[in-house]
Amino acid sequence: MTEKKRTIIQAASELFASDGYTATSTNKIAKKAGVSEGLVFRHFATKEGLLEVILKEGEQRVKSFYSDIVFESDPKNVLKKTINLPFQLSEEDIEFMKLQVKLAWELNKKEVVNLEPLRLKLGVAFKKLGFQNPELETDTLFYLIDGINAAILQGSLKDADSLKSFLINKYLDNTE
Amino acid sequence: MTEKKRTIIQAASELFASDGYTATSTNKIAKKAGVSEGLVFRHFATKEGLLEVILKEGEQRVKSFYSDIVFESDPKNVLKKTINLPFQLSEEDIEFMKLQVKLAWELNKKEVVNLEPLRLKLGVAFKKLGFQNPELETDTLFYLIDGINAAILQGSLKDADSLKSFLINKYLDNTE
Amino acid sequence: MTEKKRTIIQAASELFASDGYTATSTNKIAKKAGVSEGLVFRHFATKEGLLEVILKEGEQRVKSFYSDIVFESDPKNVLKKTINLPFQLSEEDIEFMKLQVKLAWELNKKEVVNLEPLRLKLGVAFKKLGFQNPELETDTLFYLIDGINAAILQGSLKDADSLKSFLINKYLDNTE
Amino acid sequence: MTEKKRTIIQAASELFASDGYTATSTNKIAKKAGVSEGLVFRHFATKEGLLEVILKEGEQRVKSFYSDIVFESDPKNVLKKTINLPFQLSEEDIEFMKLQVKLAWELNKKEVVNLEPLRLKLGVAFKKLGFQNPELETDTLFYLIDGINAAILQGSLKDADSLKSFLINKYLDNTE
DNA sequence: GATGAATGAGAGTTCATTCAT
DNA sequence: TATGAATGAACTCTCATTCAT
Repeated sequence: MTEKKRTIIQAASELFASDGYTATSTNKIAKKAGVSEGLVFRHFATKEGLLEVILKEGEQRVKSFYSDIVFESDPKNVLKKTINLPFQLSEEDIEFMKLQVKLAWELNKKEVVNLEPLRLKLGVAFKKLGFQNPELETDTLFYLIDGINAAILQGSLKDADSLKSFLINKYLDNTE
Repeated sequence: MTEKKRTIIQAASELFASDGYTATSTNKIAKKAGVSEGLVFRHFATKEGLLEVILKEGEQRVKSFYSDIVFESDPKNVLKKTINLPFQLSEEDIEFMKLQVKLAWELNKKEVVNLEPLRLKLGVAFKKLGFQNPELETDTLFYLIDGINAAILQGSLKDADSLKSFLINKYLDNTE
Repeated sequence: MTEKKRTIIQAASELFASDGYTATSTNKIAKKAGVSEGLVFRHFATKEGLLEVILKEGEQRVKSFYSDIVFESDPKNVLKKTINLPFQLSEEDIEFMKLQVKLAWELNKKEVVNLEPLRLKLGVAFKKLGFQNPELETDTLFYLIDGINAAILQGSLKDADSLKSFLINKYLDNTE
Repeated sequence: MTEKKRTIIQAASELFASDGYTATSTNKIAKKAGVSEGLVFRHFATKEGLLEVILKEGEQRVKSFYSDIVFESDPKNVLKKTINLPFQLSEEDIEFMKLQVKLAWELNKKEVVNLEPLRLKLGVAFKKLGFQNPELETDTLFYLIDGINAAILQGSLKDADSLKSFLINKYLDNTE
């Protein structure tokens, strides 16, 4: 991959994240990347082709967020790491996630990544820890984290640390 | 408001909900509404003007979803009604909410409606019911309901009833 | 049909005739017609749509060239009128035919108009006049006229009158 | 001339013949030839340069079609060979001629090759054979052959053999 | 000789918007 | 109120061509 190709992907990602896919013109992308507009099409054939490359790369990155949990064996740590998920995002991660979620809404895609493995893992963890209804606990935790995530991405979450401790306590304290 | 004006609003709402604001052309709106493109501008001046009317009307409607809770005095009912919120949405409500959330993401708006009154109400309820950390409980419930909402809007929530019962149990059982 | 729509058709016809379909840009057409480029697409949807309208109108006009012969009953007159065909073209007709032939070659179309009725008519005429092989005489006359036509369109035919008399003599003299 | 240069000429000829000069992009040519687009310009400087090479080579080849007749001394054979001209074209010849005619129409060129020598030859032959108006006979035969040629190139000539015999009879029978 | 990255101009087309009727 | 013709700017994409390697 040439340097300019990378620059285009970077510029497009930033613009898609801030303005959305449709509202971002290839002209704007090229200008931001400092290349000719033609080059965008030389490398990605269409604007949609560029989008797909970004989406594909994103999928990989999102997966890596979760992979640590899937290989965890201690059920308590599974819960802890899952709860930690939204709180440990770096500034750059947040920008990246914003892009993913924004595109998902714009393009009517449900989920960027198949979360079933993580779901199973959580189910097992809840069971091992003696929760009465592991499946519904899993769902609940998922939706909760999704909601927290959304708040973080929109910048409307304050006092993240308190919330994190609160949740870890809620889910783990009584089991220790 | 003339009949045609209503038709335009309706057509635009549906298109914005399915394709997004930017990706929907005034031409498509006019065709779907069965009116001339000129009429759209006669009534709303600009495409953005039309959007604002839709957004304003939406705000009213979203408020009505919550108003019932704000006037509830029994703390248990406050919790129960709050949890019920996402599960009682009709098909049409869902379509409407989808539009709201989709536009919020596309236009980088955090919240369509100021939820502070509801937040306060929930805080009081949690306190009355003896929860140790009412503020964080409120936040948590909010994020959870947000996450469930998102799942419902994206059509990825199955077995809603079990989840609802599970949550009502979780939040109310030990207090009864 | 609005006045501007006609102007566009006229401008496009002239440009297609001189430069060809592909080499003529919609921008050039609009400029020559003195209208905005957008209007071309408002009226004809695509450049190809504009072409089709021109082709369709052309078909009508070409038919009218031949219709006089089809309704002729005297076999000698049928021959005479057929031979006359290429020689009676006005300056404007020639421009028009040039467009038809040019587009036919560019677009790989064999014949703009179905000439079978004329073919039949000529066959009957040759038979009535005692020619030994009416079908092949018909074909031959057709190809000859086609060749003459091409020469006229390319401006390479000189002394048209002599050729016309010569041909009429050749085909009619010995039968009188 | 390197092998790749030949391939480019071949690919371009085929594409020009099927799609026309303007509608054929240098990108398509390079892809069909299996070479880089840059090489096209290394060898021919411009797209037009490539066209000229093809046209020049074509001229040579077209001349060769006629040269046999010009060196014929027997007037009957001159006529016979002239009539035979369009009927003896091989599949490949037809493809080649199609290119020539198509380009001639697209580029507004009248004749690819100077046919005056052939014209003179035919005039002499007609005179020797006692035709009353050799010049006009020559013109007529030329236009006829042109028309037949066009039909062959467009694939609309059927029963070529009958037509050929018919014409040879028409022009030579009464002289033997 | 040959490639492939890169460009700027221009292609066809869609857009939100205006205006006369 | 409502239409439909008309526009100019912007859109995605293709073009012939250049140049470093």
